[in-house]
Amino acid sequence: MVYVKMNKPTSNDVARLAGVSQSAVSMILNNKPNVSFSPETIGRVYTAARQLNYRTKKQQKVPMGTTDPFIAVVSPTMANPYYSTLVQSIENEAARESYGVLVCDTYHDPHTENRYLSLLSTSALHGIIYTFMPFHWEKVKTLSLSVPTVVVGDKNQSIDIDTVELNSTEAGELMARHLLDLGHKKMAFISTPLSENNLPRFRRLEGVRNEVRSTGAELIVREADRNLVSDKYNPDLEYKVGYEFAKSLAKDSSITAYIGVNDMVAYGILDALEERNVRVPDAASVCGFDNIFPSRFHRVALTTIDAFHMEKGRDAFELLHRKMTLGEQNSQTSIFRIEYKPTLLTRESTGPCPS
DNA sequence: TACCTTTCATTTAACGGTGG
DNA sequence: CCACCGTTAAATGAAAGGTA
Repeated sequence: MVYVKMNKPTSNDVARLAGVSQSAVSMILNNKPNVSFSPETIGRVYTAARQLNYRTKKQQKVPMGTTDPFIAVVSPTMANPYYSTLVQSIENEAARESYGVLVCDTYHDPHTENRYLSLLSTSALHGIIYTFMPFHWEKVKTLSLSVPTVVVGDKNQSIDIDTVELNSTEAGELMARHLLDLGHKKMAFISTPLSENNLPRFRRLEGVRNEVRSTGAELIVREADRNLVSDKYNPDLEYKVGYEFAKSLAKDSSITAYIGVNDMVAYGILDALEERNVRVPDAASVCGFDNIFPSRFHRVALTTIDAFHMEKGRDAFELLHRKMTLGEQNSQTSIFRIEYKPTLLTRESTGPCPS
């Protein structure tokens, strides 16, 4: 009679599966800064640990309440419905497959992001979805070797991670084309800080510029000061940026169209214009990006670019789920990209240029 | 239960291969 | 040669198991 004992996995089992020594496993899983290991090795160890359901001693001491696996979603802010809606759609999909979801809000702050990235290096975690382009790209890439990873972001060729993306340049072009077709000759683009770290904002402006350039139209760009954003916990920052800039720009009645870098900024613009007695869309048109859910409400009725929240969330989780269940066999070699074509949603906030 | 044994985990120090 | 990556070996701890 042969007994197949279902022994609890030991660090030795992990070591054998990962093809390294036992002490290496211990050092890697306990984040020892002592010796250095290549990201590939670290990845193999984490993957092996996850496959065997191995827990380090510290993890054994604080057992997780449930045996359900969970994933993390890293998001820059929950104040903007774009992200909260996206996170919810991911949660819905995850729940369908019995995955728990842990949401990490970075407040657009590199330090907060870094703290979370450090927390997330644990073999107990089954996957990570970023709803934006993280600051600490190198760290994210390293982490992606040990944990399945998907990024919901902007088109970026240099990335070698699975992505779900929307072409922001195209979105900007689409929006500008819409306004030009309506006969607008002078328009303003209002944005929160445009940095290399926030590609979508940059690309939206770029798209607008591309389209305006060949025509005789004039484009005024207003960008919030980066220092102004130091108050990172301010939830209505985007709204305020739109509000303040539009309030001063409204003195110039020759500006007949305003583009907010996203819907939240556009809301601020709408309020400022109303305060200045500039009627929308008769005297000026306003539009945004993302199509967050309040934008369809009757009193707002904002013309915007659809961001496909539900679809992106669904696809992001599906990609992740595929990697998680497939194991690592193919995950290293194949990179998936899902791209959505931006779609213009014309509502009541835009109209023909007044004569 | 009290005591001893075994097993596994963690940590440190020192060693060795390898590629620029 | 040196920096990097990983190993071996050994000591210490901590928990689990066995037994009277």
